[in-house]
Amino acid sequence: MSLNLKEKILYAASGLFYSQGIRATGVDAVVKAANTTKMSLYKYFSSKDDLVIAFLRKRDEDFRAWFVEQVNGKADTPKAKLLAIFDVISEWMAIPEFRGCAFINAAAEFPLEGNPVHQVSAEFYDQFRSYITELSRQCGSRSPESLALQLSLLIEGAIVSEQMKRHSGAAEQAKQAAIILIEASLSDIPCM
Amino acid sequence: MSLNLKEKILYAASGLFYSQGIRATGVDAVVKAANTTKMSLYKYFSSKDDLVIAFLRKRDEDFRAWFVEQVNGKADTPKAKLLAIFDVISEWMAIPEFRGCAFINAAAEFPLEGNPVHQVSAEFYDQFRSYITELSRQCGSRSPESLALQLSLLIEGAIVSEQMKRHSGAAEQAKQAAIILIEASLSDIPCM
DNA sequence: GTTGAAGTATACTGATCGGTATAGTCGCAA
DNA sequence: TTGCGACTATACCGATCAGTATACTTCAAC
Repeated sequence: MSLNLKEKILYAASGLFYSQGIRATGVDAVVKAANTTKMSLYKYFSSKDDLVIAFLRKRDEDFRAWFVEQVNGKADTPKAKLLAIFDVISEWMAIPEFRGCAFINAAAEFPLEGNPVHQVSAEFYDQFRSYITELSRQCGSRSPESLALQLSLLIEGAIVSEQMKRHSGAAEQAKQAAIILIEASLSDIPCM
Repeated sequence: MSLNLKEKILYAASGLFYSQGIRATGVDAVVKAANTTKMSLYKYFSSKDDLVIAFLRKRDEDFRAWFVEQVNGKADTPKAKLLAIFDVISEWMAIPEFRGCAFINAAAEFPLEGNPVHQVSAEFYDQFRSYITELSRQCGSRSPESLALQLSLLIEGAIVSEQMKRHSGAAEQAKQAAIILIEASLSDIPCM
């Protein structure tokens, strides 16, 4: 817990950016939350944009590590891991601080595709999808890319749905759908 | 096309709010785009918040009407309509002005559930889901609510995915997944 | 021909935005 | 003891934010 000042600022910024939104959070609010001054903030981050990018990169790193660890702790086989993903998502959604996906939110706040914030957000989902694709491949899907994209649509949809309205059972339904899609993708003959 | 001043302001605001984001769009920019003055804007809208709510309500009304019309133009039976939804979404995503779902974006910009903007956005998806539920019921789904929720997760996921990265085939995969989920929900014995 | 409503033009308010300048405090190392 | 880098304190900058006050034009109804 011994954070240096730069980490303390980033930690404070992360909390505010995620819970209130990026544009809604002023530099002064970050400074106050980190118990420091603007001068120090601008010593470590050249601009607010720079701080935002740092927030997203760290969130990317932390979230993916946490997520994979959670999944691995719940399941051993690739197929079980694919399903465990939905349990992890479900538990994540249940925490009161849940405010949707930081990357989806950031992309919504900075809609232009060329924007650096938008790009960093897009990278997260690229890597997240790669993770699911690899699991799909390992468990013998006929088309790992298709299955992975389909499952990631369910996940993103569930996150957004839960963000719009809490406790609507999105994660559970996403898992039920995932079970069907996984089985369909594993059998040689499509189930329809 | 003969818009009165209030409609002109709302039209200009809608374009800017959707393409650039709500917080990123100042009142002055709306005024300039509508070729009017602040005084007139504040005659018809008591505050920027009021204008934002009006934007979302009109978008709700217009989009749902347009969407249902598009679906009805593509299919006759309830089952065909469920699938046509994904074609409409796909075509919508292809237009260059596409910037994701205005309601998802608004909810991301105003993350607190109690916020009026957030609430209006949530209402849209409630009604959208009701529409899908009704179609699911009409085509004999064993559990219309479940199927509708699952399909809406695919739709929301596809929209978000396309917003993050254009032309990644999200809509097509969503439709493929939908076909499987619909068949599974129509058969008496789950296909797994 | 007058009145009144609709809309324009423009200057303004106070607050907040991101970012900077200057001076001072603090602890540690040579 | 001196010097130095990390950090603080505070006041400031110009720009922009949402919102208002005042005066003016335009035009149609009576």
